[in-house]
Amino acid sequence: MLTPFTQRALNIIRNIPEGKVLTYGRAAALAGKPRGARQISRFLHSMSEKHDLPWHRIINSKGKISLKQSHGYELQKALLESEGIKFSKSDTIDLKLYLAFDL
DNA sequence: CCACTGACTACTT
DNA sequence: CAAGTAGCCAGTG
Repeated sequence: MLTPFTQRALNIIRNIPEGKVLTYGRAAALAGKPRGARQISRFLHSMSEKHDLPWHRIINSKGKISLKQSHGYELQKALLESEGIKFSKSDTIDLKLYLAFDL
């Protein structure tokens, strides 16, 4: 059984427009738990495939990918780039431009 | 129910 | 700016 928070978070993530991203913290906040960032990552980990979640659109508060180089980092980066998102020199995404639901 | 874990965040050095 | 620390909260055993 999932909490309402989890369900809202899932719904929000599923609604991220292409070419946009959301940080764990923002997604959690929109779902009603400003401190539930860690849960977001858990959901993606266990249900990304089943729920058709665009897990690659979720990044950390610094605008960077949290995965490790040999653990999906490059895959996520490639997926984001294919949606039109540009990375800076340090593989950083400009949240001002790409953060969803933040305007 | 208690303990542990984690794709986090904010604060402090 | 990088590294360390504490707080957070739901899922899992």
